[in-house]
Amino acid sequence: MANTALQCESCPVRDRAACSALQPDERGQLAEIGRHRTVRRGETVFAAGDDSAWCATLISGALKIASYDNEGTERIVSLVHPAGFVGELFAPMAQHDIVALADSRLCIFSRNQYSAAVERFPALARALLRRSGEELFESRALIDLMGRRSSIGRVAGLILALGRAASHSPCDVAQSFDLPLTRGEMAGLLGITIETVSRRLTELVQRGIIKKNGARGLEILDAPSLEGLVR
Amino acid sequence: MANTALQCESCPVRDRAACSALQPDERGQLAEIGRHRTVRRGETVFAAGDDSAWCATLISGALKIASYDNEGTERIVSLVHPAGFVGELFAPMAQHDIVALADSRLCIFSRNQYSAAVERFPALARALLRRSGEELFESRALIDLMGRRSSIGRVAGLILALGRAASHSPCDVAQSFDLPLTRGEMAGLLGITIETVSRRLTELVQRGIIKKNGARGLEILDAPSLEGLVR
DNA sequence: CGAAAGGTTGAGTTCCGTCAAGTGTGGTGG
DNA sequence: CCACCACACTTGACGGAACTCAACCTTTCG
Repeated sequence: MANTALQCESCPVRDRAACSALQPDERGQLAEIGRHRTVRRGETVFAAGDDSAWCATLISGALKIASYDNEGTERIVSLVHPAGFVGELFAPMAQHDIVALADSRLCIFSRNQYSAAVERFPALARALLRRSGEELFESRALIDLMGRRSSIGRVAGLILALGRAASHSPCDVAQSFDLPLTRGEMAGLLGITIETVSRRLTELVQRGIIKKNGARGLEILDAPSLEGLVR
Repeated sequence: MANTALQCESCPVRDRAACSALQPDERGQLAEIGRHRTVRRGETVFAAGDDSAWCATLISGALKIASYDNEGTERIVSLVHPAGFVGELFAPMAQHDIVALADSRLCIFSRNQYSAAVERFPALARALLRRSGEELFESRALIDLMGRRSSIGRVAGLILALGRAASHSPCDVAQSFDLPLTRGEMAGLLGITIETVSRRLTELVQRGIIKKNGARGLEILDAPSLEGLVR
């Protein structure tokens, strides 16, 4: 774990993260209580059961929020993209593990100090409220995906969601991108097995709807068909 | 739809809803822009595609937030209990239908006026942030439930969740309560079919874990077994 | 270069969805 | 008050989709 002081001026999410709602001097005050932290893929940022003394904004990379049942099966409840906020401001302890999907940079704060900033800066509370609403929306989109009966629909929906996350505007889907998830993580997200994910992906390839470039690279050849499988 | 002026003093959720964070005079100002509305079971409170000009706090009863695929299959993404808040403050239009599961009373506000109140009263923003966090938590609990491979685990988990909602403290589970959901709604929530829900319920009865009192009444005989099926 | 992790493919089995018939149950009107 | 109807729920038989187990292949990294 590496800590360095904040440099908001050059921050890639400076006008999308919650802190972007603040006035320059307010953001300066927030910057004083925050630190940068870098984590490697696979590293746990916060662990379930921790006293949740920290919270953070993701600057770059990607995170997963997950829990593990007693057989060790991973169940992912959310993905976090840059400008996303993680950590509980109200609950006494973290409910889920938060793990880096890729090498990532975060801006971390002590929960108490951040809470105090939320009290002091109403604009920060409103910005977090907005983010929280977006997270809830994402969360419901995932529920919608998992509610599908067919595995092909789930996989197709996930590809579209990941494509949307890869493009910078949330409306359109990147045509070619790298999957940020292993097959196991895709399975954990969709509530199916690794083997089924693999089989449905090869089915989509055989039907000419997608193309694989190596294990992680993916190209969408026929977006309308993909949409058709989801609805 | 019946509209009446607000009477916060006698409101059953006056110290749990978002507005409870306000000072008396602030709450008075909020009360002036709100109206009561009653809805019957099955009635749609807000419809998907609406311009989302309204938001509301649920006073009594219960709501579901759902969408419907092109075959008409219902997919429920959330249940709303008293003191819950519904409506989008930021998104331009409603994404889901919001339907009454039981006869319900709401306290409704114009979105614009409520937004203005959120700007004016920072405590309201923080209270909504807290609620939003709780909704997110519920939402993730549902994802966790839906991620289970076995239908028996899903049904068991749902019974425990409904039992927790029926008892007034969120920690312990009511031993005997009425299911607020039809089999079809339980199926829509869990991503399985009506028939499977029915079969798993009778299985639980045969194993002596629960007891049915009429179609809706339910008694938990062996809570530890139920917990065991979930984990 | 070799090991380990991640990914694919196949065969067999189980579980759930589908279709269909039948049994309550609550509400309305004769 | 009871008959009837609509709706919700249950149960059964069957087929197919997904899981399990196992072997094999590919990519990555020390």
